[in-house]
Amino acid sequence: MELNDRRQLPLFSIGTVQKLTGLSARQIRYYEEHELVQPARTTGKQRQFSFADVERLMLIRQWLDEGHNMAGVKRNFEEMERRRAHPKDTNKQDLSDAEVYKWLEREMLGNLSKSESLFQGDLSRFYRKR
DNA sequence: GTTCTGACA
DNA sequence: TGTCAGTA
Repeated sequence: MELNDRRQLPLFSIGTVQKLTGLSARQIRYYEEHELVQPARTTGKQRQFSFADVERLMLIRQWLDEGHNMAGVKRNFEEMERRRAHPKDTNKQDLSDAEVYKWLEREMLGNLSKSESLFQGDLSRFYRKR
């Protein structure tokens, strides 16, 4: 199995995703309604998010923090899709990963205000803003 | 205890 | 978006 395939594996419950993204369960479900993420479901109808889903949610979190609204977030994803379809038009191979790394870098360099930092002390204890 | 859907402010 | 209800 390849790395990109593993990124699609349904692994996390909504509770875990809340901690990883800092988003509330209400928001996560809301974004799913808008088809920004499409987590798998267990036979009991419980959502199962993949790394790919978590990454998309992190992007949504970032764009929202930057002041974008739902419409803006959707446009950003559409733009990502357009670029993915036309590799010739850009030097960047995968904007998705680039955005994720940008977010992680900003987090690691401590450029987020204390109240919005994803981490609280150590990596085992995430907490959410909003 | 956790998650789900629907609904109200 | 938070929160409450009634379930699974």
